[in-house]
Amino acid sequence: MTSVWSSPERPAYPHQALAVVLQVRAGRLVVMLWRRANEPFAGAWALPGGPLLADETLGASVARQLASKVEVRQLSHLEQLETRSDPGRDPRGRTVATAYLGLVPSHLDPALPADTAWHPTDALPGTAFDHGSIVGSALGRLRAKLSYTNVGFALAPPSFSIAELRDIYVAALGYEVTATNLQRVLLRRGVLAATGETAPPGRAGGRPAMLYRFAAPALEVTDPFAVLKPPSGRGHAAS
Amino acid sequence: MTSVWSSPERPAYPHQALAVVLQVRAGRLVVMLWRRANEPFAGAWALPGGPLLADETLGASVARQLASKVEVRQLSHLEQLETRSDPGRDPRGRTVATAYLGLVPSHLDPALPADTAWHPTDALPGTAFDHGSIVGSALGRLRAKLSYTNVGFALAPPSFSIAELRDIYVAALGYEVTATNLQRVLLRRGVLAATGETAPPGRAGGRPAMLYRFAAPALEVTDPFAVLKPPSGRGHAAS
DNA sequence: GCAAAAGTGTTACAATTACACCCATGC
DNA sequence: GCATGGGTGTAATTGTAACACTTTTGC
Repeated sequence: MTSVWSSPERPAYPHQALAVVLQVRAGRLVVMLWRRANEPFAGAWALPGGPLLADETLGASVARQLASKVEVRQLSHLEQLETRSDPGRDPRGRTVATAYLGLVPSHLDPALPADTAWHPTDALPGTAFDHGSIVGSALGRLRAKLSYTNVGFALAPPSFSIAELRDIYVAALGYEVTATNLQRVLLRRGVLAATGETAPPGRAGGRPAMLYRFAAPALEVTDPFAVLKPPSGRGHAAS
Repeated sequence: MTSVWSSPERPAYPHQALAVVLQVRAGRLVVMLWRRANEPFAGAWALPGGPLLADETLGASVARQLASKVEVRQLSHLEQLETRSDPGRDPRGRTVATAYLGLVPSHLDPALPADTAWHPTDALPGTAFDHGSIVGSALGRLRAKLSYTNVGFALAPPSFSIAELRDIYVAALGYEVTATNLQRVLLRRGVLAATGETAPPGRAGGRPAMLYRFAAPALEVTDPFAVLKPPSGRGHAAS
């Protein structure tokens, strides 16, 4: 076989890179969507994204597409999610789309184009194509990883009190988490480190909160095996 | 925009579906590879796969490609892994490839074409393209899912003793697991169910083994939150 | 009876949740 | 001082690893 380029046996397809960019704002988990002006799905909200160009990887493509929405420097994490290939997913013709999950720390407020806005993930507007279900996949991925990795670093500001971090986790997970237990779990695993600084109390008083930061600036798996762990190599201590 | 088909702004690419088909045979985790006859990578071993056709999904494409290697009915599980898009991954020209993880139960021995064979995952031969690293991703995915889902069903025969299941887990995980603990964990979670049958002991004697089966025939998440579980809704019982 | 293999009982350990209590600050 | 918010101590619970022991068979 001399060429891999398009032929009846090897058709080619435009490929899109899509981004599900999530952030916690005002205690809610929100997703970045832009409003389509044209058909199909005119007026519906869609994920940012666009065509994969000839000499870029999908990761680079997503970053490039997002550059028109947010500064890429503001993205604290980007990972591949999944690839959608339903021939009917775009009524104009076949496209294949690979979705990425992007996270923005809660202290940033990127300027967005006029047609782009944040939407709460628990009350999505009408979405174009299969983008609503892609957002659902992204939420599942984020929630799972909050439990066994340190992804929280990507949603949190550089320095924070446990109460602030708790609010972020509650918004992202969608259920209550107590500050006490969150602190224990993350400190025990070495995911958090104290900065030595404290935050001044609010106008109602109260003890000043210690400030923490995430110990590692990139994704790590902190709880690799929930069960069926490798053997410890020693018996438990005899009495 | 009137067309999404190929244009300088919307280039199109041949898209491949690849399969990492894993099975436990003779106590080892093996992967199905075929030997390339032609350049590039002539003589190297590659993952089964081929072009995505015009009106099929990636999942259907993988199943179709695999049909020439194994009966698709023998695949007990198939899930999407990841998509590789490095422009240089194929020296002949750009292709995008989406890899799937496929599992075959250990009691089946599909007839394979002459150029296709099983290879132990802990001693891979020289592989073509980025296929070696894709196999690595697949192993990571399988090992993680053995811990928090019931994927084991896809590697095991319909009915088995705990000792047989233990051998499968050991081969797949790459470290020792005791039959006792495996049984406890899986029974507690309701992943296993007793069939009521027993297996006759070997020629050396021994107590007959009870036979079990997996309670659900499809993938389920059995341990969704290792930590940061949702609140129980009640305090612990007061004395 | 003895060896072999399977399964159960029990203990030890680890991690986490829940909750009471103490600490530090503003007013 | 007192309310408020933050943090620590501690008990209860759960789940799992480790290992001894019993059960059931072939020879």
